[in-house]
Amino acid sequence: MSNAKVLPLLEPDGQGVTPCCPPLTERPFTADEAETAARMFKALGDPVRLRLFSAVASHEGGEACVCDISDVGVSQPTVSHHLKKLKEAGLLTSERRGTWVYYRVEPSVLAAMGKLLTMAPTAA
Amino acid sequence: MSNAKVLPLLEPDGQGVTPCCPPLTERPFTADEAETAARMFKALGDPVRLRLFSAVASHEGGEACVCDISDVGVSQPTVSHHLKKLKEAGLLTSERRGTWVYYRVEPSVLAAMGKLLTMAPTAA
DNA sequence: CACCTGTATCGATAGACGTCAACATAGACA
DNA sequence: TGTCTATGTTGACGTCTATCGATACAGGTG
Repeated sequence: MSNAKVLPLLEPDGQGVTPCCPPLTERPFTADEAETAARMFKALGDPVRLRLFSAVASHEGGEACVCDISDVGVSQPTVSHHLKKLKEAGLLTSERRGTWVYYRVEPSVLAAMGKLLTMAPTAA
Repeated sequence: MSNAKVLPLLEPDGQGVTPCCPPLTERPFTADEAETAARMFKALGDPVRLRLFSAVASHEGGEACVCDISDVGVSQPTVSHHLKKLKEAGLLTSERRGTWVYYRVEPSVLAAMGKLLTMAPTAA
């Protein structure tokens, strides 16, 4: 339940985060960069996880209780399993507050992923 | 080798394309939206595919011959397999020119994926 | 035509993954 | 303490997938 090691794809640098990789269009990814970035994409590559992630991301305050988002057509253990995967991928963090566990999306992670898909500024 | 049915995630609309889904943060994805968008993320969720895609995307003109990008540490059949997957996901198109086959990235697809990861414009 | 190079397909195999039922754990409350 | 609800973990099962060697196909060149 701890968030000790999260955001494996971004390194905090004081006033923001440094993305793991350049835009996909800037230069060919190295093996390491690809390994790192692929983890993120892979985490979002399952429909159930994508729905869970979207549910959290679009929820008020960028966070949601599991009970608020678990209506995605699979069993409760499966929901828990997918939330764990999203957490391991650095896309979500979690925190227990009393009876409920809240998952939160890190906006900077979203932004970094968006930049990955940006066209390189080639004299636009 | 035909590109008859490509870009399953975007619908051409004359002067551009209409993305399949709203930004992840706008509202919870429906099951159908998640199914569609997850296919894209899944395609990029493999390190080898990500390297191939990045190699094509960053290559001059947004296109590259297989021979230019196949040095990613796996066998030739595996490269071919992954390129096919990327094509099926609508991320690449291919065209044979003489002896060689060229793969090309559709810029609009990249842009659409980027928008998926955009923060909803909440009175920014 | 025969031959060579570049790319795709086939068939097999090992490992990863999504899913569930059963069980475990954490906190609230009586 | 016991019980109830919310969530996580375990173990098993079937399916998907990444990978390879062998082979097929396409196009150029002689």
